[in-house]
Amino acid sequence: MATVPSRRKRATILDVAVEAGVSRGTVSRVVNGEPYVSSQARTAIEAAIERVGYVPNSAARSLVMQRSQAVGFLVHEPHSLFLEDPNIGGILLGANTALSRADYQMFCLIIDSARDNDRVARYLSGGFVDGAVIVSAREHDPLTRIVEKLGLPAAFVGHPPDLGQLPFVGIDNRASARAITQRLKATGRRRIGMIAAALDRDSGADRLAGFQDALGAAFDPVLVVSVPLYAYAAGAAGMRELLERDPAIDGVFAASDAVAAGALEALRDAGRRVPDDVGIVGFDDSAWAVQSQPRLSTVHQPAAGLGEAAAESVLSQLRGESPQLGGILLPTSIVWRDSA
Amino acid sequence: MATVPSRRKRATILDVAVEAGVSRGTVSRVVNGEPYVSSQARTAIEAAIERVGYVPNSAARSLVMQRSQAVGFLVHEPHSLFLEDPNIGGILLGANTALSRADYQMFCLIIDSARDNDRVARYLSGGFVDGAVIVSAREHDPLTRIVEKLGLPAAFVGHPPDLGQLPFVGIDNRASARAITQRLKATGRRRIGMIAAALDRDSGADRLAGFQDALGAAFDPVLVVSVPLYAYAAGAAGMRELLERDPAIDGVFAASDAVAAGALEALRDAGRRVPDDVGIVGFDDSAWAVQSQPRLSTVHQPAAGLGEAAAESVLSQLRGESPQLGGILLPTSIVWRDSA
DNA sequence: CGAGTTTCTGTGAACGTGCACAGAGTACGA
DNA sequence: TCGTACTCTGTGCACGTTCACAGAAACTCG
Repeated sequence: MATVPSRRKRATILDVAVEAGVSRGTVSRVVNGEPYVSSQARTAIEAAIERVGYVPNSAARSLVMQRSQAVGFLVHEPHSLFLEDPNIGGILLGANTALSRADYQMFCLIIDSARDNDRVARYLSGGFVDGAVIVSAREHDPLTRIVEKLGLPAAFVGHPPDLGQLPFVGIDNRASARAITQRLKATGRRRIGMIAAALDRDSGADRLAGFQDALGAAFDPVLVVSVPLYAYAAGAAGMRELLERDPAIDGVFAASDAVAAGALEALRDAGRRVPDDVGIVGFDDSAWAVQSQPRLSTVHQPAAGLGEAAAESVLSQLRGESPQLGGILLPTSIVWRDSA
Repeated sequence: MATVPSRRKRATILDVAVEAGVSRGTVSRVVNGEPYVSSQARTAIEAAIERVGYVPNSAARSLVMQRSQAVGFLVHEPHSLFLEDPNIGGILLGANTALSRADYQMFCLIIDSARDNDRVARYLSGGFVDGAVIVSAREHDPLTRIVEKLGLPAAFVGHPPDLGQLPFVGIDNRASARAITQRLKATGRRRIGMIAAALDRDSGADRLAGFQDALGAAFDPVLVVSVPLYAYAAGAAGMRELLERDPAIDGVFAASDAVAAGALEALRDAGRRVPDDVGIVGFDDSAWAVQSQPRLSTVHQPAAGLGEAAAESVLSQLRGESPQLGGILLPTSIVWRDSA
C-alpha cells in the first residue's frame, strides 16, 4: 500500500558511521562535541553528516537521556482574556528567548476549561517537558497541586496566594501602585479615586494596597470602586460610579490600562476633559496606553523580562540549583504621557 | 521520606504488567484501546495503572511510531511586530484548539533573526514535529523552501506569492475590500479615496484591487495614496496627502485599522469631523477599531478561524488526505460602528 | 468428536540514541 | 626495555514502547 508515500527514511547515526567509515560511538562523540576524537575522524564525520543530511532523532535521545529538552509554557486563562491581556505576548516572547538561547524547546499549552486538567497532568507527567513556565495561575488552581506533587521544575509568573514554596517571578505591584499614585498626587490633584480590579488576584489586591499606602490619611474608601476584571467595559462602568459618588473627583488611578481606557470613555461622555479636569493613570503600559486619546501615563511592566526570568529560573532548576526563595520581583518604571 | 520524588523513577508499562499479572503486550493493548482483551484483564490492568500511576512515555512511543504527535506553530515576525499584530494571538488560539482536540501538542517557534534559520530547519527535520502551521511568511522566505524540500505537512496562514502548491488559508481580501467600499459608497459619499498599504504583500494589493472593483468607473487614481506599512504614522501621512490632493474628499478606505487610526489623527488636525465631514473605514477589526475615537467601521478577520483551519489542514494531511488545491478562503464580515 | 475459527495472551524484535567499558595504539619517563 | 599514562575507537546494553507473530484457550459447526 502506498498510502503514505512522503514518509522518507531519515538518516541515522549508523548511516553516518558507515559513510564516514567509523563506528556509531565516534559519530556520537562528534555530534555531542566530546573530546577524544582525532581531527581526521572528525572532519570525515562532519562531511558524512552533511552528505547524508543527518539530523539527530530527538525522540531517541529523549528516551535514553530521560529528558526532552523542552519546557512547557502554560497559560491558564479563558481564550478571550488571553487575547486581551497585554502582557502574555511579551512573557511568551521573553520565555522563548531564554529557552532557545539554552537550546530548549517551548511547548505551548493553553488551558481554557477545567476539562483540560487531565490533559495537562498527563502532559506534565508524560515526559513531554522537563519543566514549566506557568502564567496566570489563580488561587486553588489544580495546576499548582500538580506541579507540587510532581516535583517538576517550574516557575510561576504572578503569585497566587497558595503557591507555597514554589518559585515565582513578578513585579512589586504594591510599590509600583504607590509610586504612580504619589506622582499623581504630586501634580496637584486633591480628590483622587481608584478603579480597583480583580481583587481576587494578588496583583489586584496589591495595587489597591499601594494606592492606600500612597494616600495615607487622605485615603477615602468612598473614592474606591471595585470591578471584577481588568477590562475596558468594567472601567467605563467603574468611572461612572466614581463620578456619581463624587463629581468633584480630579484624579483616578485605574488598575490597568484597559480599565483606564474605559474610564476615559466615561469621562468623555460626562464632558470632563483629560487631563485638564481629571488626571488619570493606568497600569501595564500596554497597547491601550498609546492608542487612547489622550495617551495614558502608566506603570511599565517588563513583560518580556518576566518571561525571561521565569524561564531562567526553570533552567537553573534543571541544572540542579535550588530556586530563589520568596520569588523574584522585577523593577517597574513609570511612563509619563498625556493623561495626567 | 514517605513522599519519594516521583520524578526519579517513573512507572513503565512493565511495572503495570507485573502489578496486574499480565504481559506488556496486553497492557499496551489496553492503553491504546485495542480489541481482544478479556474484561477481566482489562479491569485488572486499569486498576494497576491507577495504583502505580502509570503515564505512557511519549519519547519511547515517538521513537517506535516514527511520529511525535506534535505540530509546530511558526511565526516569522520581528518580536515587536509579533506583539503589535492584532491577529496572531487569535490564530495561535484557534490552532491550539484544533490541535488539542485531535490530541496533538503545539510547539511554538518564533523566528526573529535570519540567524535562526538553521535552528528552524533542524527542528522541522529533527522529528520534533509531524507538521507545521506557518504564520506571516513573506516572499522569498527560506521557510517556504525548507518546508517544500522536506515535504512536511504544513499550512500557511496568509499567502506569499511564491508559495507554489503549498496549502494555505486566508481571507478574500479583494472581495472584503469590495464589500466595505460598496457600503461606504451606499452611505452617500461622493469623493472616496483610499490609503493603500503594503502593496508588496498580496493582502495589500488585493485590498486595493477590491477598492477599484467597487468604484468601477468612478475610480480615480488621484484619490489613492500608497504607504509602505500597515502602520499608524503611515496612515496619518497618507491622509494628509489625500487632503492635499482633494480637500473635498468625503470618504476614505484605509487598508488597515492602524492606518485608519492614523488617518483619524490627520483629519482631526485638519478640523474635519468624522463621520460628519468624512467617513472612514478600516480593515482587521483589531483593538484599534474599538479604541479609536470614533470607533471604526471595519472588516472583521476571523483570526481564530484561520488558525483552526490551518491546523485542520495539517491534521488532514497527517491522515494522508491531500490538501485542498488553491487554498482555503474564510468569509469575513463587516462591522459597522461610528466612523462611517 | 475433530477441524476450523475466533478470542485472547505472551515474546522477541525493532526504533535511534548515549554511555560504560574494553581494548588498541602512541608517547613518555624510569 | 618495560611500565604507565594518555588518546582514540568500537561494542554491547539500556531506555520504554509498538508491532508481528506464535501459540493457547474457548467456541462453532459439520
